[in-house]
Amino acid sequence: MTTPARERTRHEIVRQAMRLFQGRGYGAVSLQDIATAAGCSKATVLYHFNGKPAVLAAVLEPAKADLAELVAAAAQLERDEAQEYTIGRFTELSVRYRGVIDVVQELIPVIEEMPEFAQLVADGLRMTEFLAGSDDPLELSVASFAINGLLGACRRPGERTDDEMRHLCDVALRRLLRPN
Amino acid sequence: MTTPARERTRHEIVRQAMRLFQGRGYGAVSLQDIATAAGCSKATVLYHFNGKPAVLAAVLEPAKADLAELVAAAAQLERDEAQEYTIGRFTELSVRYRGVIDVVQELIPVIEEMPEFAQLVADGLRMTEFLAGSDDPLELSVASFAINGLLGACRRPGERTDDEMRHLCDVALRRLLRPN
DNA sequence: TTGAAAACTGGCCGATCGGTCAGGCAAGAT
DNA sequence: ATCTTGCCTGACCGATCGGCCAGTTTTCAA
Repeated sequence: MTTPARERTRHEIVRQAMRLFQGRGYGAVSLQDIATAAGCSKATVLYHFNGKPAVLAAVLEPAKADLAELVAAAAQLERDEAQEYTIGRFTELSVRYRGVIDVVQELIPVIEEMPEFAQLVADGLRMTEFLAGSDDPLELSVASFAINGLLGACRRPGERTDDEMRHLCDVALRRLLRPN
Repeated sequence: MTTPARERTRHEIVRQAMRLFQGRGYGAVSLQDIATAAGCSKATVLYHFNGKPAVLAAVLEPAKADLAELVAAAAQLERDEAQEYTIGRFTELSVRYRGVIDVVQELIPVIEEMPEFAQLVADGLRMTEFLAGSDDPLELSVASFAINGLLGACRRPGERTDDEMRHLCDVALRRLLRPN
């Protein structure tokens, strides 16, 4: 029992699209680039995905699901525990999805205009509130600052190992959000 | 004595280009967009500037000059004073050039490929070292983290006043780089 | 073995991109 | 009045973009 051709091709397209988006950014990658990298034709990409944004949605899907899970779990905790939980879990997800996150970074203005990503944007906002651990506007800004710093640190994947990434995220988030 | 037409047009093109780059990003803004906003034709833009990257260079020029000045001044200080000086001055420049910085954020991968921006990239690296205040790779990463966070905070110019920006940068940079 | 459904593709479309070029037009010098 | 110089433009170019469609190849159940 081998994987159906449908799933195999779809998966390869998503895999290559992620790799290319990560290296050059969504806008700078054409459907032809994705098709060539995936070993099929541009028409095949459009056969499996209803347009370029649909490819992006597929690339972002796993991270979006895990982020939703994070937010749902944090919502059931008290404020301090929610902050602590979010710091640790966000660090872990950042490492796991460092490539995907690099894509999101560049796309924040674009994504906010696409209704199919409304859930992702809303969850990102909720996570910011959990990270801030307070309603103070300054702390909310600092939390947003932290997210941006972390997104930037995910770039250039070859530059840092996963362990170094984890350590950096942990140190930076704690310094910013849990100052002594 | 009115400004010569040459300078007036050039200045307006740069002004509108900055505004558009800031809102939509370099790649998503066409020469036609800039020309329309500046009230001239696309050919006029290309008459004054030798291609689209030259427009970008003109937009980035003032910030590039001030960054070079910052680095030169910090280079003459002891390590601790250099870090302190860089924190304060970088905060100030971030507020002054928040629009320009927003443009740079998206362009880091692109700019590094353009030789005309080598100086800007090199100065940015030097500033990272001053911010880190140490040769420890972790602190260098934290400094880079801080810069990314700050660049992200410059986005959405209408969302924060200059004073709020200044305060946020100061708090965040100190928490990250001068932890107690 | 066969036939229908699924997977896939080459070729084409209109739009838009950055960039070029020949020439129009206003202004100051002669 | 004429000429030169600098500023500006419409028209056009080749390339490339996302997307579409008619038709071919592959797959697989009956």
